Amino acid sequence: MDPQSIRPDKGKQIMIIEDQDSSWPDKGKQIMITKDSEVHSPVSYEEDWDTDDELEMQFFQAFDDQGVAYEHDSPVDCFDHASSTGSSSYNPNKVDHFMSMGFSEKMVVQAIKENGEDNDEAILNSLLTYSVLENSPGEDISSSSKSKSPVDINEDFLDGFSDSDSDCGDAEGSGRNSDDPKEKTIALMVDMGYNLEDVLISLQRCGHDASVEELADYISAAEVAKVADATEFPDRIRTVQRFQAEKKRKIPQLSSQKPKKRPEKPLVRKFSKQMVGFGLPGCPPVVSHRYLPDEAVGPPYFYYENVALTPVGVWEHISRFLYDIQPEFVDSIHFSAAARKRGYIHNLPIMNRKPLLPIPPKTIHEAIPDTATWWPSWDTRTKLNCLLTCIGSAQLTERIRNKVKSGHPSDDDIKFVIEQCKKWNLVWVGKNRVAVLEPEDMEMLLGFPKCYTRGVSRTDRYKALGNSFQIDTVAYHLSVLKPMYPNGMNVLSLFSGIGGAEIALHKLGIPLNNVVSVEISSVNRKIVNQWWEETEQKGRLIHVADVRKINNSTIDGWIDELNGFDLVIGGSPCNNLAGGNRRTRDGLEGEHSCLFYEYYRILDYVRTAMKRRAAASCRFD
DNA sequence: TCTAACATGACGATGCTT
DNA sequence: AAGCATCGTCATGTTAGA
Repeated sequence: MDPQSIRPDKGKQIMIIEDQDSSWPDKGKQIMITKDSEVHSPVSYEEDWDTDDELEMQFFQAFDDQGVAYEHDSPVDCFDHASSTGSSSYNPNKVDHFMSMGFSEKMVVQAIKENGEDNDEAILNSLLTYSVLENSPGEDISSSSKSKSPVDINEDFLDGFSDSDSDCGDAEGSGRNSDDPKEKTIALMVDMGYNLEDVLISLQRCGHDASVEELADYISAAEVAKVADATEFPDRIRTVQRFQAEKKRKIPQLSSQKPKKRPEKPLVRKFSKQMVGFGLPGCPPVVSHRYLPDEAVGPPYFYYENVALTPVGVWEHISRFLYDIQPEFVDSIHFSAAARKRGYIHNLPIMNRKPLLPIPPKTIHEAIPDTATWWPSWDTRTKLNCLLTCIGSAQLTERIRNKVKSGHPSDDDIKFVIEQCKKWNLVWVGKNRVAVLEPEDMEMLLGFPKCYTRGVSRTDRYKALGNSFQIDTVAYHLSVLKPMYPNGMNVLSLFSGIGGAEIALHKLGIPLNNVVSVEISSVNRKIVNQWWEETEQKGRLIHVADVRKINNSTIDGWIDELNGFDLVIGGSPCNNLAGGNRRTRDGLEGEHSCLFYEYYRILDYVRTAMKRRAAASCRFD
């Protein structure tokens, strides 16, 4: 494929990753790399795809059925509870509410003091900011409002940053005072919900110096192995072998022409009618265990997203590239007042997920209360349809007004109005008057902070938001990372858009240590950049414009400089997959949607490179 | 007055659910 | 078999700024 033909703004020279031999910018700076460079194509791939045997995850099946006991928590019981002592001068319920989200009483009182008791959103934003500051040694909550240059802040932070996950015994909520790292690790993992016996066995197998992350992976792997019975296990081996063999075959296709069409497997899209994925907050899990091929187990974790309703065969194809992992199809209607049917392929643990708090409104009237006054009884909608990138026309709303202004619309008129309202997500904003959603409404429905996209054109806001994650949905899936990475994460965010992944992690209270954000739209990069500064992030943000310019040496450079990635996350363009596209719904080989292969290419190289690095490190030791 | 950015409105097919 | 939803594209018109 011709790289220049892929992007709509071809011809424009935007931001391109800098030359390979140039040094990485200093720690603590927000890096906007704008230097032009040559297109590194075709991308060279490693010849040897064999995984390192030493690093293959060893499964064991020594657990009995009581070995792992995961209970699904109620939505209210989110994260670690700090002891609730109440506050002398503020509403105890309010203080408890925010403490139940895992913030300390000191933080909560400070946040209420700064914002007043009534502004929950502002309080929450302050608390999240404090959480970031708290990860920066020497920072005092009370000084959070003082503006500090990004450079200073980040240098402070990175100087004090420990790259040892074993240090996470200091994590909030663990409540242990032992100085023994092993005991700290055990205590933390038990706090995380792991069975003590599992933790002890995993320590024995992984070594007493193993990090929490390694132990968690080991237990997850054991869990997989435990469930695999004698008849299914050979199938799993065959699946992995097939994938490895197929991978060797298919890679050359990426650097030449379009991948060859092969007969697809039978439908993998076994989503329930309700699209609840592996389970919803407050409900018993639909799926409590699943198989992951050895190659897909463990960090760096990955999370891939795209529209659920693709042309037939697309998800089967995507799944085959992403380690044969079955997609999890979820409609965000269960997290929000608006639908958003999406498929997610990831290798995250699926037990002990926690929803973001506060739980967002789930009906139109709760989400946009002003509309209730004007809502006619014959419009029975309680939920909105998917938030798209474009909006209904003013002519249409005027036409609707004319049809209903008499007060007694005919059945045909009602049918027309309902049809159009559903199609364009129109809401009643005045007497006999409908209107499109405001960008602020969309931000709220998608879980973004209010006015998050303010500052760019209205059209760009709709487009950016229509292309974004639903934060509560994604955060629910990512929430399992919170106890695993108390010291923060390094994130490779591909097709970042307006930073939905970053917002989700931030809202979960997971510090963002280093974020490489790859996004072609300068408008979107600007939005993420503004948020990064406004929330006083302590980590490093690296912007890259074009995902196709990232080659293996670029990735190696990041892995060396940033000490690897913990998460590779992104949703590749859906333009050629989405049902709304009447002209170029060409599937995964479409002009934009073919960038999925870039996600796969980069993810696979990151995982391979990090395994190689870990193996080298082991040999060195 | 010119240009670029922005806004508007017309344009069905596909595939799942009922 | 009918109903329904769908991270969209593009030509053209309008507006803002130099």
